[in-house]
Amino acid sequence: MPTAKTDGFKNQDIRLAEIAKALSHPARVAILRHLAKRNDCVCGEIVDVIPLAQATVSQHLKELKRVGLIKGEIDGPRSCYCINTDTMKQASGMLGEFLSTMKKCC
Amino acid sequence: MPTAKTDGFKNQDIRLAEIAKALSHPARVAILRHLAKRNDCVCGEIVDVIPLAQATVSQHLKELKRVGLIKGEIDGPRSCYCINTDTMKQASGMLGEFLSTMKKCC
DNA sequence: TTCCTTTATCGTATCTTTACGATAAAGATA
DNA sequence: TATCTTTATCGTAAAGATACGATAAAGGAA
Repeated sequence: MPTAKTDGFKNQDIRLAEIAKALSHPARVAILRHLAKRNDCVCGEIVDVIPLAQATVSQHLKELKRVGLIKGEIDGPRSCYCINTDTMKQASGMLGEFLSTMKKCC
Repeated sequence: MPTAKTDGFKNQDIRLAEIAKALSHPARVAILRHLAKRNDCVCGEIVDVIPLAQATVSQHLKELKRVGLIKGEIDGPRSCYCINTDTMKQASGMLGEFLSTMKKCC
C-alpha cells in the first residue's frame, strides 16, 4: 500500500498525475526551463546550472526522460538533452485542459 | 538528503513544484475534478467517489488543503470542501505560464 | 442519554524519493 | 598508451508518500 493505487481511476487522471509528478521537483522544473530557453539540444552545462551533485542531476534527467518530457542522445563523451516536443505538447494539453476546467468553475 | 533541497532554486520554481506535487496523485486530481464539477462546496460524498479507504481520502484532502488548492469547513457532523479560487488562480497562472514557455520553444 | 453517522487522527507497514560519494564507462586528448 | 573529462550507474542512508485498520471526536437522531 505504499505506491499510488491506480485501480478505479481514469487513465487521463493517472497520466496527468504522472506528468505532474515529473514537475514536482524544483530541479526538474529548472532543467526544463533551461532546455526551453536554449531552444535546442543542450550538451553538458546542465550540471553547472543545477545546484545539486552530478549524480543527483543525472537522476532527475533520467526521470524526465522516463516520463517522456525530454529526449537524450550521446555525443562523444557528453550527453545532450532536449525537450521532447510531442510529449510536451500532450502534457501541456492535458494540464491546460485540466486547469481551464478549474478556472471555469470559480 | 531525502527531502527536496530548495537552496539555490528560484522561489517561483519551488512553488511551481509544490503545486505540481499536489497534482501528482490520481486521487487528488479526481478530487479537484469533482469539486470543480459541483462548482460549489461539497459536503460528504467525496469519500464515495474516490476508490480508496476513508482514512486515505482524508489524508489526500489534508494535503490539498495544506497546499492551499482547496478550503474546508465543518458543517455539523460533515466536512465541506470547495476549491480555493484565489490559490487555484495563482496555481493556474504559474503552470500556464510555464507551459507556454515550453510550447514557445518547440 | 445512548447510539449512529461522518470525518480526522493515530499507529504502522512498505515502497518511493532524494541525495551524495564512489566507481564505471566512453570518448577525447596528450 | 596513459590520462583527463564527462556522464551514468551503484550502493546506501534518511526522509517522504501511500495505504489502511483502529480509534477518537463531534453532531445529529432516537
